[in-house]
Amino acid sequence: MVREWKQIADVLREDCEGSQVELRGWIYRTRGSNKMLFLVLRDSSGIIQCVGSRNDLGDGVFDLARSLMVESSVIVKGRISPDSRAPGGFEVQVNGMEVVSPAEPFPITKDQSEEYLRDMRHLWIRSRKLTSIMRIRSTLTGAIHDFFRGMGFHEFTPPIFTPNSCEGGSTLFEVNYYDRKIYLTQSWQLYAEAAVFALERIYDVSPTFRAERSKTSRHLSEFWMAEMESAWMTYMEVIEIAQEEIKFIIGRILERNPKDLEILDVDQERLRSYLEKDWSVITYTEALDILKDKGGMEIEWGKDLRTIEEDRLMEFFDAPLTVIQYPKEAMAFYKPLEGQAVDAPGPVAKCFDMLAPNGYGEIVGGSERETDIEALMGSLRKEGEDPKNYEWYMDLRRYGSVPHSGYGLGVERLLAWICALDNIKDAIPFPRTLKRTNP
RNA sequence: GCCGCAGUAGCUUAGUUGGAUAGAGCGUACGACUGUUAAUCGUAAGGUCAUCGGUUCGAAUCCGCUCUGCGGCGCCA
Repeated sequence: MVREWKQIADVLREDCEGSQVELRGWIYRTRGSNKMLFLVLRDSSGIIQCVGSRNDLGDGVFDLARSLMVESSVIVKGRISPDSRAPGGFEVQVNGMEVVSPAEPFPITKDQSEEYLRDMRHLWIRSRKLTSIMRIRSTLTGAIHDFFRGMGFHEFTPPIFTPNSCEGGSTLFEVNYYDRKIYLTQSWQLYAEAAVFALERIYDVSPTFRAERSKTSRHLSEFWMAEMESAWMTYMEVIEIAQEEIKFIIGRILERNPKDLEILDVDQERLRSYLEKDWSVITYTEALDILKDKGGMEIEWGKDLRTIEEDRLMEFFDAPLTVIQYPKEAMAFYKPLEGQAVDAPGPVAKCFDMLAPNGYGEIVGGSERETDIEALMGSLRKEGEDPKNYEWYMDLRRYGSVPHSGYGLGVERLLAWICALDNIKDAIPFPRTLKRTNP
């Protein structure tokens, strides 16, 4: 099917000069006088100024066009002409206009508060900022699929309703499931470990729900995780994949979304610099040393790193940093003991977190998975869980288990970091948080 | 779970040692204007100062409850 109209981005070009075009979109701005009218038209590809005079259009069309509210949908016909006074360098000399649907006064105007914009999210989503973010988000998730498929991984989709927890029961959303209790998934982990003995190398990009009572600019109740799990891989091998994956994503966004990055005022050179650097990997124990020697913070060995400590640590690194071998005690039950660690005063796990620079926090968390059934049972009991609830998971260790590792990447955290967003809530179209479920 | 902040026209807000008819900008309506850049100029409409209760001769202003939202910690991606 050939469309008879064009996208705005396709006519903002020298070779369109003088050509008669039809554009379809929404009124973005209106300005003008009694005889001269300037309408800025918006479509998904960009904006362009449309100019019309009363003389050329006639009273009927001119007055109709002049009465239009912002966000009215219109079909504009006209000739493309270069003009230094037009934003973007080109404008449309209008010679015909059809109103598809007039808009009521648009509630979002010049000054808006964060809160109001979130209430009006269904309309604010049309803004240049959010449109650019959503386009980059689309590139980002597409890049994840391309990256893993290119390496021979299979997409595996886990269930969203789950009977078990995995990251601790207190953060589960409970759902009434035919008068029984069931939960929204916190992680694909347990199911991925089942699938890995069939497909060996798998990945997914899927929604995750956590009822953490966190009210920060880095948390969502509903967010998307891009996870991978692979048989026969160690956690150190998986770290390299995580680094390559994120570099692949950044490269793809730089290649496909330069205009969107510009609209968001993102420093593209800074992004590009991440591609050339080697990203550091240090142990938890080394991290404590750095914090003590350079950061002036003394942390007792065995405590998990807190936000303030992670932020301080990242002041000494200019690319994502991977911290490995956290104390076993503080880790989830499925993360196994690292027997090879040399510098640690206590038992550590075969696990890692990747921290983003500039205070964006943990963007990846992963580990090797415990294969010893007795160790698993023990860790579960220690966390106060009943191993009976994990019977099928234990089966995975009874029938030909092999070493395997994986990680989860927070899609919104990564997007917020790449786009330098103030708040993670802008990294997802309709954020769900402790206090907000609307729109 | 702990700590903190905010709520005044559709939007952004001014206004607290308690004493106005609650003031403005944007938006909207009407009018002027043939090159505007979220144009400019004029006129107008638009408010039970989040709710409930208390103190007071008098409350947007002081106190308390509630509601709504926001941020920080902890936890996590």
